[in-house]
Amino acid sequence: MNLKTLSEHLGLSQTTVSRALNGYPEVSEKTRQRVLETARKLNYSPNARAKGLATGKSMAIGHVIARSSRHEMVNPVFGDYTAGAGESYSAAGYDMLISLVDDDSEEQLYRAIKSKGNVDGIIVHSPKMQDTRIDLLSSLGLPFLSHGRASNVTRNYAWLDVNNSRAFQRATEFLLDLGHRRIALLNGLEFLDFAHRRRQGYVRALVGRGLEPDPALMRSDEMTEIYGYRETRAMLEADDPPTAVLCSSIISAIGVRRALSDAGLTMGRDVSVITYDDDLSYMSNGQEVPIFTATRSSVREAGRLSAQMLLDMISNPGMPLPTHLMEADLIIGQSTGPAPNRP
Amino acid sequence: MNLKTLSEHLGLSQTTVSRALNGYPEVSEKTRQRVLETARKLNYSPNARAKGLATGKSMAIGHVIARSSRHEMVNPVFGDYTAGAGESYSAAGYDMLISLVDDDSEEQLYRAIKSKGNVDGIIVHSPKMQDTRIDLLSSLGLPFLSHGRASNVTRNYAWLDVNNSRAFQRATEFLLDLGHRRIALLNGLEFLDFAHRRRQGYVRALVGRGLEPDPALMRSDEMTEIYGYRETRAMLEADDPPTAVLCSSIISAIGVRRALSDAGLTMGRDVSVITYDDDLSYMSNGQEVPIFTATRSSVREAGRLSAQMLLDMISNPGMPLPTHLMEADLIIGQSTGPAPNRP
DNA sequence: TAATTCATCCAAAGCGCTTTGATTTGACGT
DNA sequence: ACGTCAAATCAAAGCGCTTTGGATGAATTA
Repeated sequence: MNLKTLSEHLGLSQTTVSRALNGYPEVSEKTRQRVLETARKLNYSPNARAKGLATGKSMAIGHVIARSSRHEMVNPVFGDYTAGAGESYSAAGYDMLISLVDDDSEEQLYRAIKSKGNVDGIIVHSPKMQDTRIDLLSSLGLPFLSHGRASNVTRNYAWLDVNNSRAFQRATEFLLDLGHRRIALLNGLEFLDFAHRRRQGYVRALVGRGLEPDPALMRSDEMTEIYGYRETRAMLEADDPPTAVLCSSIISAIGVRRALSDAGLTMGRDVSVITYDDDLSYMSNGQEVPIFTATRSSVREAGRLSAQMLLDMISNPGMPLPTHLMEADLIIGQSTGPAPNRP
Repeated sequence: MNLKTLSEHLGLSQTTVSRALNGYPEVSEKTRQRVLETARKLNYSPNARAKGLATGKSMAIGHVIARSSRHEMVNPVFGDYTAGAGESYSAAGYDMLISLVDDDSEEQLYRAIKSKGNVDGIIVHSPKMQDTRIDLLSSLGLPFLSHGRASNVTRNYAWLDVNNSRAFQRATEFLLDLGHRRIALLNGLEFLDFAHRRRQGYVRALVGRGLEPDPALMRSDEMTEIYGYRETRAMLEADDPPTAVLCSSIISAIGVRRALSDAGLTMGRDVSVITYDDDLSYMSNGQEVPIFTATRSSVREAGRLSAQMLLDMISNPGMPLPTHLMEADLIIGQSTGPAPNRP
């Protein structure tokens, strides 16, 4: 069923039918109703490719997932972020187009995306500190929004981010207030901007209290469960172990908890733990009382918001580039307590 | 940069340039090289919409994520499955188009997808026992493959599934062999086909040993961490608590472990646990020795395979509909041991 | 030399839609 | 009765590509 046969059915021209369907005023209300009804009856919906070709829009937003050979992990946050973004998209009649790409051919992909024209905009994920994609996309003139900032990029661009440094500074200060002095940081990969900022916040809090950050207590890797386990275990076995751990992901925090439990230690009494909590739907941090004391910010909400911002950019091209900084809540759970007195 | 300007640059017709780019033989090798080179130099890549309109293909596969108002959870498996499928797609030059939809308007969406024509095929996720989507899609004539079977659907359709009943039967028998008689089942939502089959396997094993399944030990819900915690805790507090738990997801198994630990019980000694393990990249089940004894099947591999199967269907439309049953490995970890002697 | 083949290349139609620039129709004022 | 104007409709061009059905020479054959 296409426009031509539909309009023949109706005894109208394609022009009129098209206008009736798209809500133009130059068509009488009576015929509009008639068109809408038969369109529904015949299960007509316009061919997206043809429509896109004619209008120059494709009603889809691209998400590029860079896959490096070294880092095989799928970001556990991906699902919730996608669900959030998808809500905004589907409300606006947009689809989400995902392409996987090896990270060495990423630049080429963006150029291709631009000229293939199958998306109207792009979300940039997990920016690095100096992320070349931002300059590239700016120069391509394809609307984009970055989920996370890139510290060393000076030009203007649209972004949505969480105040990661503030969150980690507050969390660290909270532990310091509880008397902790040996505070470990289990960070994500620090060439990623968010991890860099978290570390900054952590260091700032320590230095603010006259403490020297100890490299032996600062770890950085992909935020898996195993990572939390392995590094916690290693630090507990070393000299002068930490009395508190600041962790970049609830997934890793679960590994931390396992390591503590294996070592016969009680979380919240012997060792305190604070984790960043993305509020993942399948991994909610306890019920009434949170398990982990945490800096919490919903990544699903971030998805919803960032998608909406990008859609707004696309529909109002003249506007200044939007930015949005979300603050993470510091929520108190059962995993923190006063620093134990060392023997 | 479009075909027209490119061909003007080259002093050739659009026909010849198009043929050169698409590898047709009616063009001399010399001009083909010249075309390819200038195309690269000028960063030309064909407009996907126009190409799609001309060829009738869109080089994209649709994934429909049904969102019900009741079940807010994002399937934690989604990311890894997507990554696997994405590998197959990107190798074949396909994109993945995701649309979120309220599950009450799902049927309408499939019709729209068909006539909008922006995908060449569809992956059906999480089929229910009697899944109407399969009949609908068959009648629409849009190639599709179901990730998971639908028990009560009799017609032929393409699917890839894990032998869930076999996996859970084996796991249950393994526990029975260890002397366990009170074995709890923490299942997923049982209107979903995979969960139904798992339960079948569990029941079959019990009945095979002359045991009566106890409804008090069989739970079913979304497979969150909290779910594992809550139900384990409840069962431990009830009369005649289980000595073993069979769990449908490693996420929930972590909740089970937490509940055991809260109750002062040791996993693997006081209570045994077996979990289904999707081999999620951020949640690998231990290193050398697995934490949990598990029935393991990689969902990422399932994604890769199912995408490949669908692509094959699309390129060879005549072939019989492919099906593939993956067997889960039963891997022994530290979470199982002989049934304790009750006081 | 003329006829035939073959390798290259090209003009134009067509994919299904939107949109521009008419054209038709009917109501209205004079 | 006639011209005017707004409302309603339409024909055709154009979006950027593929593909059909030639056209053009050069090389080969008779």
